[in-house]
Amino acid sequence: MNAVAPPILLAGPTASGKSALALALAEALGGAVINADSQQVYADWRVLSARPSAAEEARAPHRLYGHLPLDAPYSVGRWLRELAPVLAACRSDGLRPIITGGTGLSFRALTEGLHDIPESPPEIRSACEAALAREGVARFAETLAARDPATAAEIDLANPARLLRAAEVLEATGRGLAAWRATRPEPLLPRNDTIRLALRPEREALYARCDRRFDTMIAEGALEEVASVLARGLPPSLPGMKALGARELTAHLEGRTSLAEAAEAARTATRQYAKRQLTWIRNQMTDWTVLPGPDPQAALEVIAAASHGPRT
RNA sequence: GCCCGGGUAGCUCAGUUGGUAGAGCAGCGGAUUGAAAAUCCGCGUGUCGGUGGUUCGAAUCCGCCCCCGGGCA
Repeated sequence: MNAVAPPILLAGPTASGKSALALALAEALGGAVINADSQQVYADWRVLSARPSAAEEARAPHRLYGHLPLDAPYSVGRWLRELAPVLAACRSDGLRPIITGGTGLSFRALTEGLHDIPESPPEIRSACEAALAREGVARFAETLAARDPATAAEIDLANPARLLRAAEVLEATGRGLAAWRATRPEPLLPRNDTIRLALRPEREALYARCDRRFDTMIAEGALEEVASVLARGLPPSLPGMKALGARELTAHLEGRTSLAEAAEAARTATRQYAKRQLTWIRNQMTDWTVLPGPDPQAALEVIAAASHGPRT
């Protein structure tokens, strides 16, 4: 029997060259490059999210890139729901999925499953945000712990993002997050049905690439891109407004900093993000095959070996 | 040349009446299951410009020297 070639998951920090590698793999293997990045889904961020160019997209099928307006709500859950039909289509079209991105959480949710919690209405989220802003983290956490001790015991009570999520789920569904998480979810793509590659470049070289990457973005019109987004007057709390450099370039466009200061701050933010990604890869992706660099030949060898031998 | 002001962590700066120093940022380590390019937690990394003196004890007081601003000539 001819087993279906397993989908390839390609993770790596920002500016590690993973997009180019994914494209090379897609060309070599007859695959489709599928986005697993939270910012590259937005149409408005071509430069700032370093999305593949039209020329690159012409070389192999690309999915889930730049297909959403900036004010679209987005989340790991939405990504998985979008991904399911994409994977099904790849299967029927004989395209090998090459899922690439820098978001560790997305890959974890993909291979470990995500609980089927209904989306919370935006009113509930904003009400929770208002309550948190009003009460402060400590009191908000106390309130949550009183209403939902099981969840409070599981989450980081000093982390406002976690508190908001817990409160929002409780409010919207009447069940605590811990209760929702009690059952084991079915993964869309079980880990053992995939080939998992993680780029883990050397730190100094990666930081240098981060710095260069931002300078290239400026040269390619990042400032103009941010200016046209600003003109739309979107709330900065939208997930799509979190692209690295957006806040810093906004500060410059609003006259609060020089361009040089904004660029330096954006480069720093990019390096800090790359560092967090390296931390995730190092400590969370322990069963992934580590690649030191985006060399297609080396990656293809790993894939060939994994595709034939027993998969673990 | 003279008069001010300054020289303390990688950077910007605190430092009480003398008891060998601490914040923010940067950096490093970690967490991470629907905002994740988000969010949070932990860690101080130092010839206190140099040198001589006073003192039990000097970043702190005194002398001299060096460096950086500003002003006057």
